[in-house]
Amino acid sequence: MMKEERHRLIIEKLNRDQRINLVDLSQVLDVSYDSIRRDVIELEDKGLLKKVHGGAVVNSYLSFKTTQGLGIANDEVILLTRKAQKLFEHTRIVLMDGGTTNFHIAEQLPKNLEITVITNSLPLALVLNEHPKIETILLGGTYHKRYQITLSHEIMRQLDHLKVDLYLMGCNGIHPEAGITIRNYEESLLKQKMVHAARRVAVCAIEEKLNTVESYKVCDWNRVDALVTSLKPSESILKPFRREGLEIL
Amino acid sequence: MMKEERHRLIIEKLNRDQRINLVDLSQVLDVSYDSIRRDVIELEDKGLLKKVHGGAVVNSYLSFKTTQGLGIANDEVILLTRKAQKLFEHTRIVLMDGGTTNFHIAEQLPKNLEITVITNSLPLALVLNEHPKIETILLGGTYHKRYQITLSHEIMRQLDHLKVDLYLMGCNGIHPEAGITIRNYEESLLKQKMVHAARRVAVCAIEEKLNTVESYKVCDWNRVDALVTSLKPSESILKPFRREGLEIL
DNA sequence: GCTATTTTTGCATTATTTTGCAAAATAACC
DNA sequence: GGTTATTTTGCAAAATAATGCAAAAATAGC
Repeated sequence: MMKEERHRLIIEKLNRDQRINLVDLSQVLDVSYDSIRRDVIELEDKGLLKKVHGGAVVNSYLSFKTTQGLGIANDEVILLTRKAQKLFEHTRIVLMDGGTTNFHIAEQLPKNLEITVITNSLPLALVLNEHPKIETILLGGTYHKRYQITLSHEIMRQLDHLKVDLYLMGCNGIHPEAGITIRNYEESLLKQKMVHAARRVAVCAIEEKLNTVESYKVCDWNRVDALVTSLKPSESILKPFRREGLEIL
Repeated sequence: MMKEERHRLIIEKLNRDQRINLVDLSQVLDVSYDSIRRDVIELEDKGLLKKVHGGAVVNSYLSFKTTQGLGIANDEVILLTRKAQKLFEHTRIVLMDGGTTNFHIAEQLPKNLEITVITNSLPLALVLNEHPKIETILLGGTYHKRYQITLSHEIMRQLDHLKVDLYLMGCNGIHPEAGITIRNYEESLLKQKMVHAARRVAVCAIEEKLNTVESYKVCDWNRVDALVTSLKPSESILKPFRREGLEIL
């Protein structure tokens, strides 16, 4: 039996049973325990399952409430959020603005993480209800119903006196030459302020945003420290983004 | 049975029953007491439950949302919200703070009403999504997970320079002599500022709050212009509240 | 077709994790 | 205070994981 065929069968069984056992699998598929184990390692690298002692479980085994608010996170977003967790190491105060990607990253944060999150996104603030140890600070201002964020000049001024460890920026357009762009003018100004207020800036984006350009520019790549996508950093589509000082996850 | 599978079952049972007993669990899942105990310790580390002597209970914040939410308006509240609509006549800018009563009043506002609502309540801001002509301004600050409102000194200062047509105050205690009282100190200060910032102040309360007193005082009746309840203004229970300058609806 | 190279596989060995048990310490209960 | 239940701790057995290695299989190049 070929490797790819096994992989397919493993994923199928996993989706049926929510979990698999390596010993059983090696008997059913009639290959050695080691082969199955290596299969599972490969599948985990692809983000298709989670390996545990004795077997493997589906990816979102212990993440329940993923369905509320801004819709269900698909496999791509799950993969991205998992990578994004690394950004929170050695970090105390994080600035996060709106967008579904940031929402899902916040949703998937470890329940016992002790940080302060500053945000202008209402859904994001609400989802952090589920994280008892995260202190949430909501930026005030005019509430934008469509994007469910607040915007105000007041905030822009307050950000002048703020310094945070990390800014997780949501955005619409990501382009090697054009930099980070967005659809709303007011928001672009706010994001510029947020970039200024942060020691590190990370952009998290799904694949479809790569190589797109929107109307209003936020900043160039020299202001960004990390780019997080669901792709492998070595993928050719990411090649144009590689440059000094930008970490690609 | 694998560890992760037990973890899932434990969480599932916990969400059903709100609490679990370690001895029962070890029998149901057919593993030793020690294993269950270690499972529960791990789950607590992840912040997914709270360990107590002999078992575990759901994490307080996690349970809050499911059990309490902001609920559905019952008949009494519907009656109250209908009366409260009258307050919005000849009014352009309204200050509304948290609480279920205010939430339901906002929810029931006419869809074509053109006003500006200033609030520190996240659920209230979100429910106004359904009112296209209402402009919402959200007050920023530290987000209080339990009450789902923001609190901050910054806001207190900003309120000094603000003048609104109407302040719809939510509260816990309503008493003819003790005045308006509330459970949280910080919130009481904020409410005092809001009273100052308003040309008119209205208190909306369900019957069970009448004649109760809480820890922190907001203001006396001389600062309040209208009291809205679900009762008829002529009801005897409302008699002690009648006074010069207070309209009872 | 044949050889060289790479990939895959199975096995043995050595770590690591998980599990259940029992004794001692601690907390709850009457 | 005494009793019971629960938690903690250390430990050893069992299960599983990781690693290195060599044989087998697949692939590519000629």
